[in-house]
Amino acid sequence: VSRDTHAVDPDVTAADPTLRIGAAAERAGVSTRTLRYYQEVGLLEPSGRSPGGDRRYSEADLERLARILRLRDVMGFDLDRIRVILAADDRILELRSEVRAGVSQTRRREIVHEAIELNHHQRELVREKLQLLQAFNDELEATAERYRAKADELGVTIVEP
Amino acid sequence: VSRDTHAVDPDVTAADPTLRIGAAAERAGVSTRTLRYYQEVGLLEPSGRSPGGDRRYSEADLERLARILRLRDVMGFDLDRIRVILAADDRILELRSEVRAGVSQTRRREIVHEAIELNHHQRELVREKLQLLQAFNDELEATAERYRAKADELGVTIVEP
DNA sequence: TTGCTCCTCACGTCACGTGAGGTGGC
DNA sequence: TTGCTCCTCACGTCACGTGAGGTGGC
Repeated sequence: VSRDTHAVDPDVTAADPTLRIGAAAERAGVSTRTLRYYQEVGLLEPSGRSPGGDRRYSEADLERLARILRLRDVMGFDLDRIRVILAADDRILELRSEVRAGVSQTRRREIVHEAIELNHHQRELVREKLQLLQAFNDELEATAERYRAKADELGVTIVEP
Repeated sequence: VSRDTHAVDPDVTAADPTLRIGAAAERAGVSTRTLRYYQEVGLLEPSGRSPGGDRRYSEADLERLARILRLRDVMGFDLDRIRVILAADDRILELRSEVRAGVSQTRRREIVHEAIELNHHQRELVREKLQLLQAFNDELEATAERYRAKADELGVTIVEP
């Protein structure tokens, strides 16, 4: 396998705004292994390769990656569920380009309707998660309150901000 | 290995309020394998065994399990981090029993102080997670708002409750 | 030549899932 | 005997981590 000619700048040349895997991984805060794995399982295909065979990640790729990581870390979804959600995202992009290409008023209404449904479904999932976290937080707050009362009773100066 | 005598009731007898692994797992919504694994890695030791060798889970065990599962599912912690938090919990219980056994006013103040610190640390972690989720939710809400505007523009009847 | 980043295997790990084969009382 | 739940191995899986061995341009 012949290699890349990263001539001027090691990461980005004036002609090529894409990132190599190392820079992309660093920007996203993951390992290069994670990026290769996401490609292996078909979650995130780098939009190109350099002549030398190096993966090239575009800004759009990085946005998709950020979305994957939020779904993974914040929502705690496994990659199969994330794949489903990304499919919905892709569907939205598809509808958007359909609209841009020019389409009937009726069709536009249908499209907006579908987009609203997809968005609504995702918000439901986030809302459920938020409620669980809120409940957990409330529990801890209640415990904190009990401690504060105890501290007050004992005349302890409360150090907490 | 000789086996258990689950004489009257398959799960709970009048004399023994503990649960066998199957019932405990069902109540907690996990598999029996998960319970055996948590024992294997030292996260949750069943408080007893029946003469036949069956694991016996008490109410206290189930509470500890529920705590583990919330830390796992809501906070997304791995078992090593959960182990650390449980150690703090155990420390609180220790302090509490120390107080119950009777202890000086000065010592009680120290104990309340330590308990407040442990609780504060846990609330910090939850607060971080909550902020991430809130940001994610806000993003989805903003998208929803854009869709609503589009729908309004197109004269689509909004179906969302 | 040395240092750097990239490449493709490929084995290791964590948190379990999933049988395999066997036991003990209704 | 059949059905049920339990037991202990033990191999499989998901989402990567971590070298192993090699390439290509400063």
